[in-house]
Parts: sequence; C-alpha cells; structure tokens
Amino acid sequence: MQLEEGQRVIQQALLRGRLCVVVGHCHVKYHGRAASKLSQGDRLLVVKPDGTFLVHQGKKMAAINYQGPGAIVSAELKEGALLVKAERSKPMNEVIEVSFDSLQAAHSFTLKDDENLRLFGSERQLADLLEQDLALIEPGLKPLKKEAFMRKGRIDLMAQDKKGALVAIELKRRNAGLDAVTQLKRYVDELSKRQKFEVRGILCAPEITANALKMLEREGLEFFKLDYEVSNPSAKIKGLEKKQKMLNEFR
Amino acid sequence: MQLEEGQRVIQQALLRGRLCVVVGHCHVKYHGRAASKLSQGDRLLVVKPDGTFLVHQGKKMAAINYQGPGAIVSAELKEGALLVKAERSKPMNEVIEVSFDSLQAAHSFTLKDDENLRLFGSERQLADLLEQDLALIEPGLKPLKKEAFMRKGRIDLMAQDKKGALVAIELKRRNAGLDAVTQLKRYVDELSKRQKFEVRGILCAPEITANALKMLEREGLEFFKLDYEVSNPSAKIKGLEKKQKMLNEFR
DNA sequence: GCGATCAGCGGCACG
DNA sequence: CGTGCCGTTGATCGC
Repeated sequence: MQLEEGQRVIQQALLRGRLCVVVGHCHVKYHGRAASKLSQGDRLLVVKPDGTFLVHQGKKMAAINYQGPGAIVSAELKEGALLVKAERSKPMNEVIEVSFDSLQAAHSFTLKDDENLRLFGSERQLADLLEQDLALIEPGLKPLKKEAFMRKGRIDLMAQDKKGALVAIELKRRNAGLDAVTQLKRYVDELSKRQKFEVRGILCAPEITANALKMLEREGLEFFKLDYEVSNPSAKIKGLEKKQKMLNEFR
Repeated sequence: MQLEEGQRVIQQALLRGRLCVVVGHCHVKYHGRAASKLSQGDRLLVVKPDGTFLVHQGKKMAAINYQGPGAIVSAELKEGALLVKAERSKPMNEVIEVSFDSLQAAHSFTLKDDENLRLFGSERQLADLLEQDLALIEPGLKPLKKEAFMRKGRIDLMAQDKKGALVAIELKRRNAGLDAVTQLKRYVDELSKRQKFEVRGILCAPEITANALKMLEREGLEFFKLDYEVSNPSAKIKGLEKKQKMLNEFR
C-alpha cells in the first residue's frame, strides 16, 4: 500500500471521527513526561476518534508508545515517509512521532457504541455488601457514617464494636501487601489523634502477604480473611467461618 | 464480511503467529478476577501472537476487556455468531468471550520487530545521575548504596551525611503524594530499628502535595525539590538552588 | 481543576 | 514462584 493512500485514510478518519488502524514498518520517537526511541520494526497503530493514540508491538499487553484522549493527530508525507504525529498539552507538552516507511494496511471504521461496561467485584461493590452485614467480621459490629470521617484519604468502612470502640476497616479485593497495612495504619493513627477513644483497624482482604501480616501484628492491627465470589448480579461474600486473627484481643 | 471468513482469518493468524485485527458488532463477557458484561456495540479486537487479547471501544486508552500474554484464543461459529474466546489460567482461571454478530473487517499481519524501547527519564536513570552528585542535595552527602534492597521494598539511594548519619533518599519522578511519604517513613522506621544511629529520610521529587508535605513535617522527614529535564541521550538534573526544607535540624 | 486511591492494574526485578 | 514497586501508569471519584 502506498504511503499517500495511508495518509488519506488517516486524514479522512480524523475528519469523520472514525477509528483508524494502520500496520506498517516504522520508527517511533516520544518526548514528554519522559522520552523514548524505538528503532525500525513492524507495528500496529490505532487512532481513536477521541485522540487516543496507541502504538503496539507484536507482544505484551501494553502499548509501547501512546497518547491519551485529547491528543491532536496529524499525518504528513515527509522525506519519503508517512509521519504520523500525536501532540498533547494536557499533563504537559508531549509528542509522539511515528514514521512509516512502508505500510501493510490502513483502514478506518465507524464505531457505534453507547454501552458501558458493567463490572462486578469492584472494591466499592464489596464495601457496599460488607456494610450490610458487618456481623460477618465480628458480632456486634455496627456501621457508622462513612463520610463524617473522611478528611484525608478515605476509609472504606467505619464501624463501632460492641464495646463502643471505633473500628476502621480497610478493604482490599486482592492479596494485601505492605501498602495496604501502611494505609490502614495512617487512618488509625489519624483517628487516634483526633479521638480520645480506642481505635481499632481491621484489614479485610482475601489474602495477605507474610511481611504485611508481620507489620500488621507489630502495629496492633487485625486481619480478617474475606472470601468472595464474583458472580453475575453482584459479588457474594462467602464469609462463613470467621478466620479473623484477633491479634490484640487484650484490650 | 462473512463471519465464516472472519473465523478463518483468526484461525490462520493463530496458527501462523500473526497479529490479528477484527472490527465488528459484538457483545463481551468476562469472568475471572472480576466479572463484567458489555452489551452490543462496535469494537476493535486485537489478538497478538503471544496470546495478548484486547477489546477496544472507540474511546479511552485502556482496553475495555483484555487478556495478557499466554491466553489461549479460539474462534468458533455458534448460534449464528462468531464467538472468539480467550482463556487463561495464570493469575487464575479467566475467560473472555467476544460474540460478533457482524464484521466490518478481519485482517492478519506478520510483525517483524526485534527492537526494544529505549526510555529516558525513568526513576532509575534519575537515581544514577543523582548518585553522581549528591552534594546537590546537601554538601558532604556521600553515596553508600543504590537500590538498597531491604526485606521489604527498596531504598532508591542510601547515603551518609557529613555528621555520619544514615540518609535514606526516596526518589519520585513526579509530584509526590501521601503514598511516597508513607513509603519513605517505612524505610526510615525499619532502618532506625536496625541501626543505633540517627537515620534521616529525604523525599526527592519535582513537587509534593500540601498534605504530603504536612505529613512529612510531622514525621520529621525532609523534602528536596528536584528539577530535571528529560532529554534525548539522558535525563538532566537541573538542581542548582537547594530549596531543601530542613525540618528537623534540631537533632 | 487537583488530590487521593483503585485497577481484572501491567510489567519488572530481586529474593 | 511470591513480594514489592515503578509506570509517559490510566481511570475514577470527591473536593
């Protein structure tokens, strides 16, 4: 395929708000938040109507070079090559230049699509479900207003135990690591400073790494193993047996 | 384009290790670490030779559904639709089903590409440069170790100040937030526990958020504003003026 | 708009 | 392999 035809396809796609797909031999330069060079090779270029610009190699999931929505895309013939540029000013001035010296294909498509993804099993959804049955974590646990306690960062769930102590619950949808523990600790420290009461912190996740558990113990925080299943209408929390590790039950 | 021809294109591409690009009207289901449904609409499907599987809508950078390298892809005709599946067992059993009821195009391409991206301006590179001139942060600062791997996480730069105190330096290539502070604090705490010496912590970033700075101060840590420029052969640290905030010089 | 956090994060490198 | 963390993270939500 001729470079001229490729240019025409791209320009038409840009004008008409169509998706554009180009495959060819190219090299790529990027300069912006970082900078990069990619020497000659065959790649797939995808340009979306919203300005999204993706350069893919034949491996891996992530695009090797990219530009987010809002990029201004242009296509010109320069020095015997088809130069496709994507420029953006949003986070900062950024530019990608893809220089094709030959093309395998260049097509454009109209994509009619008004649908949004419906996702099940997000942390937010788990929090909503868990809030409805906090006794699952510990008998007598009562939910409190979440928003009242948001100041810096947000606590997934605030509750009060049967002894009246404040309980901050940090929820993770996957294996919890050190970051989850430090995050919970930060909230508990913050609350402890503001409240005169005892404040407990419970990390609620399907798993926890060994290091994170050790740190959790050192900090006097607690872990509750949360089993859940992603299913169709909603996520189901399987929690039956309480495998909670009461690490500071002395209080 | 007929669904049968699309099926043939996909199957041939899979057999021959070619990149496959399909555009058509479809709905998508996913079940794995989470679950999702996406109703009918026009989408772009990209299948890479390594099993990477990407379903793109006409907006946004991120694929709406995806599967990483190693996925097993199949294409079959079922109930009058072209059903393309991607199955994976790696993180856990996961499956995406894309069901096309019509196709705009289905093409495959051979991508010859042995090149790797050369990236400039990464945090690692900044660490290398900074290590060569630690006096920029503070006169008398001597490098001890780069990328010091601790049991939990790694410290970007370890140094010793002119008084002999241990200095942990956390480097961020962009605006530092609360997470950067908690990370640094974790390292300093860990070192303080192991060392008898004084341990200082310096967060080194182009910017810091107001909240993060407050927390940094509370924790007795320090901030050094790092100016740098990404350029072609390498990143350059511009640091001239030391705007370092000495927050705990009393010690 | 910035700030903080989540993500089916992905990818990498060390243990 | 798991653990931890960077990323041109991107995307979302609340302020």
